[in-house]
This record gives sequence, structure tokens and C-alpha cells, in this order.
Amino acid sequence: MMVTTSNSPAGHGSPASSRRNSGAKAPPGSSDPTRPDIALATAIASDDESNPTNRRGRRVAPTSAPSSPPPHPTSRIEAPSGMNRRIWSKGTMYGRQRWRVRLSTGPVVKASLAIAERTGGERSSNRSDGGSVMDRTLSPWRADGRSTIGSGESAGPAGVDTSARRPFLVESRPVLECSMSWITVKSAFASPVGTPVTLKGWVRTNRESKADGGLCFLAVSDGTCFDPIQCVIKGGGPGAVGNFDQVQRLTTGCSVEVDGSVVASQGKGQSVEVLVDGSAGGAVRVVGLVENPDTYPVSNKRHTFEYLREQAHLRVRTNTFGAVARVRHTLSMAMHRFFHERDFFYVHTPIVTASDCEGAGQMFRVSTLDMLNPPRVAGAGGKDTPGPIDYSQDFFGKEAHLTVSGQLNVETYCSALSRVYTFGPTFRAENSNTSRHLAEFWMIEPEIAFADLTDDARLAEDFIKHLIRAVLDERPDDMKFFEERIEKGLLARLGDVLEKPFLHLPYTEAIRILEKAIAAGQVFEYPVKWGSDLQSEHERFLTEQHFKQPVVLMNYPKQIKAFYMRVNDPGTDSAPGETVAAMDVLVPAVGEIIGGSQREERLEVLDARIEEMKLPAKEYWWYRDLRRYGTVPHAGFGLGFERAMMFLTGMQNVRDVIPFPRTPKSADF
RNA sequence: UCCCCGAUAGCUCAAUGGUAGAGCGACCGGCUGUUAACCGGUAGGUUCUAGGUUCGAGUCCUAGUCGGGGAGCCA
Repeated sequence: MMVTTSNSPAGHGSPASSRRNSGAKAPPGSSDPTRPDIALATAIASDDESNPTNRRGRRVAPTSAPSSPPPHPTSRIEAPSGMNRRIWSKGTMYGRQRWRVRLSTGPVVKASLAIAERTGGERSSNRSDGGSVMDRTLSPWRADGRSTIGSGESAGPAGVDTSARRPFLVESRPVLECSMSWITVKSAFASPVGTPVTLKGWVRTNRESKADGGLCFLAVSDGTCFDPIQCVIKGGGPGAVGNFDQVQRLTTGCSVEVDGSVVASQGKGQSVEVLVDGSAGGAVRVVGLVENPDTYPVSNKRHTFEYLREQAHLRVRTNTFGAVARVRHTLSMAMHRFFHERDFFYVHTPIVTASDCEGAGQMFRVSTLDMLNPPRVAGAGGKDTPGPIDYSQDFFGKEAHLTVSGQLNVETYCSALSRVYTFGPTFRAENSNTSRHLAEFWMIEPEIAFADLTDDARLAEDFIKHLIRAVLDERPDDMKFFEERIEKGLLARLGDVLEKPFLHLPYTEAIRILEKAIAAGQVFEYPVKWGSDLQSEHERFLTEQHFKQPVVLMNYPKQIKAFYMRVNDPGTDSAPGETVAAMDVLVPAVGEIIGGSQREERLEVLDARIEEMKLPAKEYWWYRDLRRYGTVPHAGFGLGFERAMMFLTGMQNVRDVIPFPRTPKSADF
């Protein structure tokens, strides 16, 4: 089935699609000045100084006609009837023309294959990772959708990023708005001048002017993009809105509906705005007022993160937390997409666990017993001493806790579905109060069958690079904010990680490097010794000073790692002691971001480890069964979702990258 | 859990043991296609809690609560 060309772009779409298509008739090479995200995309990657941006990164005034790629016949490409698909150009990215394909229904792969045939000659190769947007999006090579983890086909030399050549499809955009009577602020920014719009959102700022007989400048945000849109409300002359006095009194946080039309802005600071002219049907309807503006907790001023944590229900209305929320969503979707496109299955591992064998720290108890008067085991403690609590009378008939990891459970599904992952909340009752720890956090744990530690490390690298690309591609507006206000140099740091292959380094070798550094005068607070775990200062030294790039540390001493990690053959890495196939991925500025291992698949070795660590062997009966019935080598890792958020946004405190943080002594909201 | 720091107006912070202050925000007015606006004015306080020392405590002492940074543990 081919995607054909046509001169009637509006023939198969909703009104919204017509609007976009007509908008796309502008020279597609030009960054749309009404789209801050596109302007940013250009700004991130290009050294082209001809795109003046103002402080917020918007194009201030379009310069002369852009000279970049000649018009591409996007708007003439049309799907066969009944397929409901649209294609449009979105401007440039990394100096290349960027295309997006939208497919509401229908066979995605076939469509993109057909397109690839049309554009197959248009490879670009100036990306440092060897890929390009065009390659990733449209090339026939990847249009077959085949995933290649662990196979010879795409798994290049160790450390070479191959994920760029894997399927990267289609941006999905909300179709929903088409059936609603209003549009999002994000869509309004993308609408051509002259489009009548109805917006619904919250007032960010309200400025007044006496010009033109009275104007109000309402900055309205609905959270769908970083920037609020400026609504100019007329208060004098024939265009005055009836409730202008009410509009004048609107304060930060009020919710409103605005009818108006998209116009080119007369002021500086934004290229388009929404003009509300009463004589042209414009109106402002107040939905909800802020009842006491004086005490509105997130008034229009700077607030500390500490303060905003105490206002977690309102903090998402601020620039920072809105951006965090959008990036968090994007990261979540990107993660699922990464695995889905590589034939991984998402497994919902349990939150409540009645097995006492997860062994990763303090657990939260789950119980329905009467805490004041729990049942006791009869006679166990003699007449006067009460026996231990009788959990056989508890809800599950035994002790139950909240999970500290989905790994053991997900290994079972791995032993049948080959490639699986779990993503869910995880609970640790440790009394640790730091900027990197939560009592409730989210963790991603993939598990791959027939894989060894190298496959695992390669997957981790592909995964991290995919996540970086996703947030840069999809949330340029928010990422620009993080770069400017949260961490200067963030984009360079991420670009660096994207660019360089991860270095694989045996633990034993890392110890040698650290010892040499000490001999050369490097001072550490903690000693370095084969057999002890590396301190974060050691990890930072390796990744930030010595190698200045991401490092995958591999093959740790057996005694400092978990029982399920595969015991290496003697002599691996010429280590002075026994090692296990564990790995930690270290990245500059954040440190350890991933921990993983190849799992012990040999029953007798596993049993020996369980025995050695004095673990309750009985509890592991089902885990041991995996080794008794068709055991396979397998490996996996865990990525803390909030730590990934910190890595990607530059936010310094884990409590600020999760909507409602749970920490010791704190579970408000 | 350990070490260090902190808590004063809606927010951020001042205030030798002696009358509770500023900036921002809010409100009122002026000016302005405004946009960290600007100019003038007004209101706003049980100084975290409970004890103690003192003629007198925001300030000093004790205990507690909460918050922040670091360590450990980890993701």
C-alpha cells in the first residue's frame, strides 16, 4: 500500500488537521516563529546565528526568508482514503528538515515504509551519533521494525550507540481536541494568524495598560506547553468586552475561558497572541477566582523549592514544576516506546509481596491485623509472656510487605517471553533523608533472556541515549528552561553523553586506576581497596575527571553484591578474588544511574550463594524452579525513574521530580 | 540513624539582650502595546512549640517539632 500524493490536503482530515495542513504550506524549512519548541530545536543544535531569539528563546522577529532546505512536497503527500493519516513538515531539527508522520489508525510500518521509498535517497549523516532524524524516522532500513538487541545485525562494536538506527516512529498528537469546543494553548501557538480560538486555562500574570482606551494583557497557561499565551483584552472603544472591570481584577491563578483570534503581536516578547475584541465575538469568561490573592501560595514571584514542596498541590502551576511534569510524562512514554519497539513486554509485577526474600532493605508491612491487640501464637511465650504475632491470621495468611523490587517476579516472565520489563512504584522503609532518596519511587527493570552482561550494558546504553533524545526532541521548550534556569550547561552535558560511546571498565581495573591516582596525589576521603564498594567520590573521579565520559563498571567482587548475580569464572579480569557479573552505569554529574547484572542461571551455584549468604532457601522455591526447568542465561538492570529525571533536567532534589514525594516523616498530599 | 545549619509579614530575608524592618507579592492611585514594567501610597506580626535565665528575650539556655545540606544505605 502506497502513500500517494495529492493536491487536496484537507480531503481526509478533521478541521484541526486542515488547519495544520494549511499552516504547513509555509516554506517547511522555516522555523515557525509561533512555535517556541521549534525555535528551540533550531537553537539547540545549530550554530546558525541568524535566528535571533529573545530571552525566552522565541523568535523575536522572523528574519528574511530562510535559506534552509527547499520546500518539500509534504502537504501534497496524502494517505489512501480510510487510513486517516497525515504528514506534515515541522521545520528543522539539528539543521535538517524534520518530518513527522501522524497515523491515527492503520498499519504504521507499511505507511512509513512507503514514505521511505519516496524519500529513501535523503539520508543525512551529520549527526555525531551517525544517525539522523531522517534515518530514524523514515529510512527503509528500519521501517521493517525489526529489533536487533543481541543479534549481529545492528549490535555494533561495544559501546557504539546503535539505538539511533532502531525504529523511531511517529509523534502522536492529541486527536481529542478536535471534538472539543476549545483548543490547547500549544495548539493556539501553532495556529495560523487569523484563526479564531477558544482557550481555557489559568492566569499567570495580568498587566494593564491605558493604551487604546484600555487593555489587559493576560498571560494564560493550560500547561500544554512551557509558555503561556498572551491574551490582549480590549477595554475601550467598540471592541471593549462587557466585563472588562472584572478582567482587570483577575489575578495570578484565576481560571478563565477566552474567545479570541490569533494575531501577530504588536508588542515585543512574543510573535503571536490572542486578541479579544468584543466587536468580533471576543469574550473572557471567569471560571474561578482566587479568593484571597494576598495569600495565594504560588503568587507571581520567585519561590524556593523547599517552600513549594509544602504546596505540592499548587506547585505544578509554576514554570519549573510544569516543565518537570511534562518531561516526566515524556520520559515515561519514551521508555515504553523504547521497549515496545524492541519486542519487550511490559509486565505488571505485584506491589504487595508475601515472600520475604527480596532482600533489598527495610520493607513496609502490609497488614489488616489490629495493631493494638494482634493475635499471638498460642503458648509460644509461656503463660505470662505473649508469643510472637500470629501472621497466619493476617490477610494473606503470612507476613506481607510492599515490594522493594520487581526483579525476581519479572525474571519469571523473562523465562517465557524473552524480553520483558516492569515499571512501577517501589518502596523502601529506610530512614534515609537525602536529596537522592525516596520511600516511594518508580523503577524500570528490564530483563532479557539469553543475554550476558555485555548485552545488558549495551541495552542500558541504548536506553539512556534514547531517553535523552526523546526529551530533547519532544520537550525542547522545557529543556531550554532547565538549561537557562536550573543547570547551565545541561544541554551540553546531555549532548556529550549522547555523543560518546560508554566505556566498559572492569572493577578490578578501576581500582588500579584509583590507586594510581592516589599515588599521583589525588586525595579521597575513603580508602580504595579491592573488595570494598566504591564510594561516590571514587565514582565521580572516574566518570568526571579521569575519563570525562559515561563509564560502565563491570564485574564486582562477589562479597559486596546480591546473591542472584552470576559468579564469574576464576581469573576474570585477573581479579585477586571472586567476582560476579554486575555492572553500574556511571554518568558525569549524577553518578550511578543504573545498576544491573547477569543473573545466576546455574542451580547449584545459586544454591551455594543462598547458603553462603544464609538466606531462607525455602522461600526461593519458585525462583529456583526457573533454574530447574529450561534455565537460560539472562540479565537485566534497574533504573531509578526519579534519578533519570534528575539526570535529564538538572534538578537537584529527588523530591522535586516526583509529584508527591514520600520521605521519612513526610507523606502529605 | 549520625554530623552540621536553619525556623521572624503571603514569599525571601534583616534586626549589639532594650519601640518589629526591608524587598518582592497583595490592595489603592499615577503612567505605559504591557511583558522581572516603572512611580507614589496603604494594609499586613502570638518572631515554630513548651519550659527556663533576666528588670526586660526575635536574640541567651534546655527539650521537642519541622525544614535544608552532608554521611551511611541504595535506585
